Amino acid sequence: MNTDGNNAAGTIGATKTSFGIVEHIRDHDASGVSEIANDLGISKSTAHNHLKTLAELGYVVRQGDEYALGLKFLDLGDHARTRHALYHASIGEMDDLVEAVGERGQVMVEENGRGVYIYQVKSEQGLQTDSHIGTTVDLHTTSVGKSYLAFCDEERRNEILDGELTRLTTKTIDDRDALEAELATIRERGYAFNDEERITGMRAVGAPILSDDETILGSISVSGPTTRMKGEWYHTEVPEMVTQAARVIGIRATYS
Amino acid sequence: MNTDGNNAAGTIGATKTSFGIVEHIRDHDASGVSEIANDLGISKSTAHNHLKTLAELGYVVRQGDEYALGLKFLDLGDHARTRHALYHASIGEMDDLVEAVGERGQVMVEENGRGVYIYQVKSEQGLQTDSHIGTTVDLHTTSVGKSYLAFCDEERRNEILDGELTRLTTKTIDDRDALEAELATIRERGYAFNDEERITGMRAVGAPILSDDETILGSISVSGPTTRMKGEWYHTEVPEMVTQAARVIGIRATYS
DNA sequence: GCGTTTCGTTCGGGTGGGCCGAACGAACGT
DNA sequence: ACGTTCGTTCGGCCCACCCGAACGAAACGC
Repeated sequence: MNTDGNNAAGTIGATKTSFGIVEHIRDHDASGVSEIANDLGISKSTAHNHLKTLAELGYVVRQGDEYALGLKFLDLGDHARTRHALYHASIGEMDDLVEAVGERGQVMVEENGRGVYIYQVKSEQGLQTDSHIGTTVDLHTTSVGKSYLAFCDEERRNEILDGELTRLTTKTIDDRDALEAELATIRERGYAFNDEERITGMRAVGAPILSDDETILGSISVSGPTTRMKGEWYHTEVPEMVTQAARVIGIRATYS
Repeated sequence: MNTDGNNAAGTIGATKTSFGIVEHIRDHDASGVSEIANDLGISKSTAHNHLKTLAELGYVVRQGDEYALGLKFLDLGDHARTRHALYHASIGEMDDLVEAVGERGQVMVEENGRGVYIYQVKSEQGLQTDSHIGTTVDLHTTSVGKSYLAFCDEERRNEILDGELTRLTTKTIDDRDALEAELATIRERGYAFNDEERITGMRAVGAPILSDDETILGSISVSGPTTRMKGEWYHTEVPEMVTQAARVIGIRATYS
C-alpha cells in the first residue's frame, strides 16, 4: 500500500518510519498520534507503537496529549559537531570577528553535498533569518559554500555539482560554467562574496578554513543586509578581517 | 537469543536497535560494523543493514571504514531546545552574567527526572570539565538541580526523588530528609549552593527561573573551582548576581 | 444532559521483512 | 603467499511489525 518503491534493498523499514515520525515532530514542533499517522500514511496503532518506543528511549517526550522532541537529540547533535576540529577552533575567534564586523557570523562544514551550519554568532543588531544551527544550504548559493567548493578536490566538486543548480533568487549563479569562473576568482583571491544569491537583501563574505596540509575543513562567513554591507567596507575591509580570522582558525584547527 | 526480557509490550525492536547503534557511535566517536555487532550482541549483517539505513537517512556518515554521527542530529537537537522558552530568554543574559562573575555558566531544564544542560557559557579562564551541552545530571547533586527541586511541585519532586539518591562525592546529599531540609533553605532564600557535591574541588551557585505564574521553567548557575569560589564573593556577591540574572531571564521568558 | 466526534490506546491475526549464519572479496600485516 | 579481519552479499526461517477493528475517555455543540 506504500506509494514508495524507493526502498533500497536491505534497509530497515521500521527505522525509516521512526525517523520519519521524528522529523514530522521536528517540522511541527509537536504532533499527536493521529496527525502523524495521517501525514505519514501509516496506521494509528503503528504510529502509537513507534512513539511509545521513542518515548521509552527518551527521544520524544509527552507534552500534554502531544509528543515533542527529547533533549537526547541535543546530546547527539553536540557529539556530531564535536567531531569536527573546526568547531572547537572557531568558537572564540568567530565571536571576535562578529564583534569587529558587527554582523552575524557562521561556521559551515560540508556533509552529503550540502553545507551545514555548525556554529553561529549573532550580532548586536539582531537580524532574524531562517538559518539556525544545523540548517543545511545549497553550497553554490552562499559565500561559505562557494568558498568550500573553490578549495575542495575537483573530484569532490564534480560529485556535488553533478545535478541541477537550484535557483533561489534572480542573482543565484545557476549556470555551471559561470559558477566555475566564480570559483576560480575565489580561489585566486582567497575569499568569496555573496551578493543576494540566496536571500534578496542579504550580502556575505566567506573564506575557507584550510588545514596546514591544504585540505579544507569547512568555511566561515559574516553576513548582513545590503544596506550596511556596501562600499569599501564590504569590498575590502570585511574580506580582510574574514580571511585573517580564517587563517587563525585554520592554524588552531591543525594544532588541537 | 536476546538476553533482555525488558521488552515492554508493543514496542519496536528495530528502532531500539537503530538507536542503540547510534548511541554506540556517540560513545565511541566512530565505530565499525563488527565492533557494533559484537558490543550490541547482534549479527554483523543486521548491524550492516541498520547502518546502511541510517546512512541513507543521513543520520550517520561514513568516515573511511567507520561510521560517525551525522549532523542531522544537530538540527534535531536545536529544535528540541528551541521548544524551551528558557533557551531564548537566557542567551544574552547568561553571557553577561558569566562575564561579570568570571566563571562558567549553564542553563538547565528537567526532562525525565534528570537535569539537562541546554546552554553553557565558558569563562575566560577556560576550565575543562566533563559537562557539555546535552549532558544530563542527577538533580540532587547540582545547584541547578536543587534550585529546580526546591521550586517545582511537591508531586513532581516526589516522583523524581522516588529512588535511591546516588552519591558522587563525600559531600553529596544522599539522604532524603537532609535534602528536603536543604531544599527548604533554598526555597526560603531563593538560590542554591553546591559545595563539592558533584565534583570535588568545584563549587556553584544556582537559582530557579520562574515564569510569572510561579511555574518553574528551569534554572541557571555559575560554577568554578573552590580556589576562586570562596569568602564573601562566593557567599553573597555571586548569589546576588545570579538571582538578579534569574529574575531578568524569568521576565524575558514570560514575554516571548 | 446526551449524542457526536475525535482523541489515544489495546487487541489479535497474517505476512512481510528483520535477523541470522554462512559464504564471498578485499585489504592489510607478517 | 598466507592468515586474519574487515565490510558486504545472499538465502531462508519465523518472529514481530503492521494493520484494522474495537474500546474508553475526553471535549465539544445543540
